[in-house]
Amino acid sequence: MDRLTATFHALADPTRRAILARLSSGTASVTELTKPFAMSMPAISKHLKVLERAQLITRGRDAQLRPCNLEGARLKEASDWVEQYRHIWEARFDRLDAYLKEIQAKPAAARKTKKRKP
Amino acid sequence: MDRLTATFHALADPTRRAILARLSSGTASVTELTKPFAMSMPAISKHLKVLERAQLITRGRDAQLRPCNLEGARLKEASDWVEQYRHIWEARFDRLDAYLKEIQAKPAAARKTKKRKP
DNA sequence: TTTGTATTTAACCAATTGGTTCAATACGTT
DNA sequence: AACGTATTGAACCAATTGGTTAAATACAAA
Repeated sequence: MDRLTATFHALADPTRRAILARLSSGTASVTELTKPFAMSMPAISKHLKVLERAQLITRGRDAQLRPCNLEGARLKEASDWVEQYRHIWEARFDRLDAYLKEIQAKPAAARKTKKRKP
Repeated sequence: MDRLTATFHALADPTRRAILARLSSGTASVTELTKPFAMSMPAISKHLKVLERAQLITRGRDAQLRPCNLEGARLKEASDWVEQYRHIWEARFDRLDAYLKEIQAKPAAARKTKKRKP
């Protein structure tokens, strides 16, 4: 599985996104991460493994605890990929903008030339 | 499935991402979209259904053709979500920047106060 | 009306997912 | 050494995924 696929796959789950949200305010143990969810600890452990495989988090050691940390690199890659398409979601406004400029600049008669098959 | 989950799930596949890339340069039929892939048309049709359910594409009608169009709205949502974490992938440089400023501003002796348990 | 082209649906398959429970491991404390 | 806490692993399950092939549908052209 390539990196972008692994990243998007890891992000395609609300539990995992909530875990990342929690980690954005600092390190947390598996137990801490489990608390907000109506879910067993092994279930969270599996989600963490997915996030770790995708390199969205790293894990340390502190006695029995396995503290999790958010990593930015893969999020940046995802951001860069999506940004490629920025012109797509801005195009709508570009076209609207162009239209507004057009009706402001030209008199009504001039605009009639736009009709199809005149 | 919530919208962000549907979006990221749809993006978590290289074939579907390639389809979006193709559509970013304009409308295409299912047959056109199938050509670049070593994959049957029904397989592509399924991918398109996933993309359509996620509202990443819309589809029209032109005789027997079902032309596909890229839609920006959900990509923007994904972008907005990821941008929340921008400070995470920029933090590394922030800290490096802070460190560089520090060693530039302070003499070596002053920095020694940073030692643990002095 | 037949034929050809574009696309979807149906039925199937192996692999993966997201959850469970119970057992095993790892470590600190008593 | 025994106990308690934190975490992972193993075995299991139902649902979903990503692909296949073959059949059905929709429309245009002859």
